[in-house]
Amino acid sequence: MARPKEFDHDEAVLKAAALFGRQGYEATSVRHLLDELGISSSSFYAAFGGKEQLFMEALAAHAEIERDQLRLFLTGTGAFRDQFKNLLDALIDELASGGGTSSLTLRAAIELAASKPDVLAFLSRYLSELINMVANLITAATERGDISEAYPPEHLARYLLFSAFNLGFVAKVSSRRDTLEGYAAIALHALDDHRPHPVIL
Amino acid sequence: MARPKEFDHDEAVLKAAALFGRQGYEATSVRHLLDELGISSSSFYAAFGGKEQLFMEALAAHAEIERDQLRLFLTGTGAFRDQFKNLLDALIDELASGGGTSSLTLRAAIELAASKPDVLAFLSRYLSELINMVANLITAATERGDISEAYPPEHLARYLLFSAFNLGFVAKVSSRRDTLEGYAAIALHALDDHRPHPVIL
DNA sequence: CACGTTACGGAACGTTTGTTCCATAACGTG
DNA sequence: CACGTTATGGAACAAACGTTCCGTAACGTG
Repeated sequence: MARPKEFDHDEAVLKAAALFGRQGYEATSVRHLLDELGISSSSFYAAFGGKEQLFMEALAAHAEIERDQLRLFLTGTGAFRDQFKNLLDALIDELASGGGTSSLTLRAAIELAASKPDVLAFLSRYLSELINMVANLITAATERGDISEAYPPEHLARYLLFSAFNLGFVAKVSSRRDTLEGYAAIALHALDDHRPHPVIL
Repeated sequence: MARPKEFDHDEAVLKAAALFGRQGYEATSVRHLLDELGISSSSFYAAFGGKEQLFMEALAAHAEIERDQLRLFLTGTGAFRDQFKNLLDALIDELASGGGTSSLTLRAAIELAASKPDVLAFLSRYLSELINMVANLITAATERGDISEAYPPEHLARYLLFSAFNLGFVAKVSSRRDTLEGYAAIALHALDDHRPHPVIL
C-alpha cells in the first residue's frame, strides 16, 4: 500500500517516557527526543502530533505499566502487609541501583499538574483509579483480619500509594539503600496492628 | 556616591522564589521574572548574575525561611507529637487554601537535583541539616519519654520531614482538606506509642 | 553646578525552541 | 513497471530563549 514505518510506535513512546522521566518535560527538547528515538522531525510530527501530545501518550503508557506492576504485587497470596513490603523492597532495589527509571507520574505531578490541565486531569483520574484499587484490596484484607481497620480504606490506600511515590522523592536527594529502607520501614508501620500484638521473635 | 537601586534585593529574591515555586525553573523565563520583579534586564544581570544564580539564591532564601518555621513549630513547649501535628495542620491550611506557595525545595529536588549538581549539593546539605535538627529534638523527646524509641532518631526524622514535604505532592493532585488530613493522620501514626515490630527490615 | 559613579530602560545579539514544508524514498497494487 | 500512498531526511521558519550592550538618568561629592 505504502512505505512502511521504520520504527515501532509503542516502543518509541516508552523511550520517550524514560527520557521525560529522567529529564523532565521542559528540559527535554524535541531535538533530544529525535536523537533518542532515532527518527526525523517529519516522522515525529506525523506519528505523535507534537511534543505535548507525545508526553501525554508517554504518561499514559507509563501509568499503565505502573498500575499493572502494582496490581501484580498486591494481588498475590499472603498477608497484605507482606505484599506491600515486597512492593516497597522492589521499588527500593530499583531506586538504589541508580537505574533511575524514576516515576514519570511523580515528575508530571510536580512539574506540570499546576500548569497543564490535561496532565492534572489525567493524573487525577489515574491516581483515583489506583486508590480505589488499593482501597478494595485493603477492605478485603481487613475482612480477612489481615490488617486492622484503624483508618478508612481509601485514606490508607492513598497514604500507602503516596508513600511509595515519595520514595522517588527521597531517592532524588539520597539514593542510599539504608536511607530508603529506613523510610519504608516507618511508612509500613501504618499497617501494623495498633493493639498489643504477640511478639513473633 | 551614585544612583541608588530602585528595588530591594532580598525582596526580589523572595518574589523570584515564589515564582519559581509556582512554575518551576525551566518554565519560568527571564522575561517573566523581569515582569514579576518589575525591573529591566540590565538591572537583573547586574544584581543577580543570571537566571541560574538567582535560582540558587532563591532556593537558599526559601530554605532559610522553611528551616526557621520548622524550628519554630518544633521547639515550643508540649509533647513532640503535638508539635509535629501543629506543623502538619499549618501546612495543610496553607495547601488547602490554594495559596499554593508550594515548597520550592520539593520542586527543586524533583526538577533539578538530577541535572544541576549545585542544586543537588545544596539540597543534600540542607536536608541533612533539617534531619539532624529534627533527630536531636526526637532524641530529647525520647529521653523525656515523649515518644517511644522504636526507630533510629535519624530515620524517624527523615520520615517525618519527607512526609511533610510529601503533603505538597499530594496537594498537587488533590488539595481537598480531608485528603490532606487523611494522609497526615496516618503519617503521624509513626509517632504513636507502639512496641517495635519484629519485622523491621 | 559640573563630575564620577552606579542603576536604569530597552534595543539587539546569537542560539535554541517547537513546528512546518517539500523533495525523495520505499513500499503494495493494478 | 508505472502508479498511488505513506514515511523519511533535512532545510527552513517564526518565536522565544538567556544574555549583552549602550546611551541616559539619578544620585553623592567636590
